[in-house]
Amino acid sequence: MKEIILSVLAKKLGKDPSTFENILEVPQDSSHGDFAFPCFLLARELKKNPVQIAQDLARELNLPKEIERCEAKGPYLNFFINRNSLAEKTLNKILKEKERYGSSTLGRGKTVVIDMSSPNIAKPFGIGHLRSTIIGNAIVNIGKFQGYKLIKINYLGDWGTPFGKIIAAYQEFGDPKKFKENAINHLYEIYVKASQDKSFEEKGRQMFKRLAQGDKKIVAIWKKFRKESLKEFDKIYKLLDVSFDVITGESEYEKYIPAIVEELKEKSLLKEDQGAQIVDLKEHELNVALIQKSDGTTLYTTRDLALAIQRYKKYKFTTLLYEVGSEQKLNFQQLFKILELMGFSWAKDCKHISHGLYLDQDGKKFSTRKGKTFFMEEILQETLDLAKEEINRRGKLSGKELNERALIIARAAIIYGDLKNYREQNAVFDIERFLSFEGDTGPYLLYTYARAKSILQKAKKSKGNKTGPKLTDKEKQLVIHLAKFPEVVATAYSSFAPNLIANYSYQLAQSFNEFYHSHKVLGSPEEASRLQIVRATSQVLKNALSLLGIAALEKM
RNA sequence: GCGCCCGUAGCUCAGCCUGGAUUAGAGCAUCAGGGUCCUAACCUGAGGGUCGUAGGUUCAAAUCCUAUCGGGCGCGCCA
Repeated sequence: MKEIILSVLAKKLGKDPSTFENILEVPQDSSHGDFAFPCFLLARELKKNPVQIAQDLARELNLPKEIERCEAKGPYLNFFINRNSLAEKTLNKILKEKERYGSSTLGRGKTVVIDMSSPNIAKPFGIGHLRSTIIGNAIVNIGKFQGYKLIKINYLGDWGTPFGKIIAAYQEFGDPKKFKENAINHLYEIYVKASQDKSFEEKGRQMFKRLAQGDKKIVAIWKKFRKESLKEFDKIYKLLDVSFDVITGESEYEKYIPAIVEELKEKSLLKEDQGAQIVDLKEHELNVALIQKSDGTTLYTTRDLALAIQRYKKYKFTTLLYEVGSEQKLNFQQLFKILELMGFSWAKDCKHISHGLYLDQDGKKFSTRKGKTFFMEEILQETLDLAKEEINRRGKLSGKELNERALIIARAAIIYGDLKNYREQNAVFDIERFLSFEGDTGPYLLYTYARAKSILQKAKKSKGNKTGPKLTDKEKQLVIHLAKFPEVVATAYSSFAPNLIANYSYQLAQSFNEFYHSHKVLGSPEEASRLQIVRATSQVLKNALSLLGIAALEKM
């Protein structure tokens, strides 16, 4: 639609259609038309009054059949599109393309590797990792829909001094019985305890050194911690319905470290400073990056270097994404800069997709070290129970069906609750909001979908393919919204902003619910055309939800 | 101290990249309505905002620029 108007304008004014692409806008008030063209820029160019220009254009433009009319209103030229033509075109496209509606082949032949979720073993699955998991998963879905090949990697934090500390603490006040009951909770408990005792700083370093040197006994304990942690994480991934192509960890890149250190030395990037090896990035305004500690053990940056290089070797990616919290921004800038200094041309294809933090009610960061954190598993479980309660308040359901439906509802609440926010924004973690099923929430979207499906179910054989004689305002609004979906998907991927799809879905659902309340579908004279609208809306809503990682429910 | 991010209704947030038309949008909360009718996890209406503050650019600023105040995060042996 937009293209048509652009080309009409371009033809008349003797310019390229793209000239006006960012100028043409959609008025907030639909009485001002479906598209509006402000004439201010032309005013300067033509040295004429914008009001006059709008009037002239309104008179002189040759309109194709898709445009019903255009009229000048002040300095604006307002276009009213032919509703029937719009509906026909959009609805046919949706019903033809079905679950592919909104997709594209933009990314064909391109491989994108994404590092996401990445929880630390032996620690509770924190809220930051939840964000990384949910946002990363949505970006993957959207990317695939755009034709990219996506590889999801869960890179566990399973190496480094903190784990030395936890092992040391476990040896001192660990309780095998408690460990067996709930490994992560127990390890977390002793970790917090150890963190309050300064002597564990040194003990942890010593212990990590032994681990790194391959001390059999210590390695066995570490392996046990890792295995139990993964088991716990799997529960959460299952709840969220997220899976990975590769699950690996920092420990697996340890073996590449000596070569990296050597390479940095060869390229004269390494400097000794206070007994440690660093890369000085001050001239790039990125401070300095620590590569090797004075005790000879290495740090995350070193392992990240090895990791990136190995990944490029293996996947020859077009883009490498890291979905990690914003507090690590500097680290990634340093990482990418060092890769660039090492001469890797693909360094420019690495990107940190940062997300803001969830803060507590006082606006402070949650810290596992200070024992201040939420246990995601508990919160997810609570959401699940609440979903069951809500279902049973409306009608009896039990067994497998209840569990499955509750799971999808809880998942929708959690995923949508996160994705509706702008990624980079810090947000106050509000448990009430997480557990809410009404208003601007995931369950609202599911409910809308179920309602639409219910109509379609009852309509059965109504096969009419005609669009009605004339769309009402609400119908037109809905159809215009449906037509926008492909553009929203494209922008959501190019700016890695799943919230655009979340916001779109919500607006679509709202628009549909307004339509639902004011238009009778079944049994009305316009039944055939309205059914088409319902069918198309449910399809687009389903597509949008699936991009977010939310399954649609036929019944609710 | 330096760097990055953020300040929009009582609360939680969209909108800002790519500046536009009189009434700056949602949700929650508050108040008032809606079921003999396709699922009321819904819909309709009301109250509530100097878009942190001050300048600047522009015909036009929540949106761009600068300053300032407030909050968050980061800044070598943690990840």
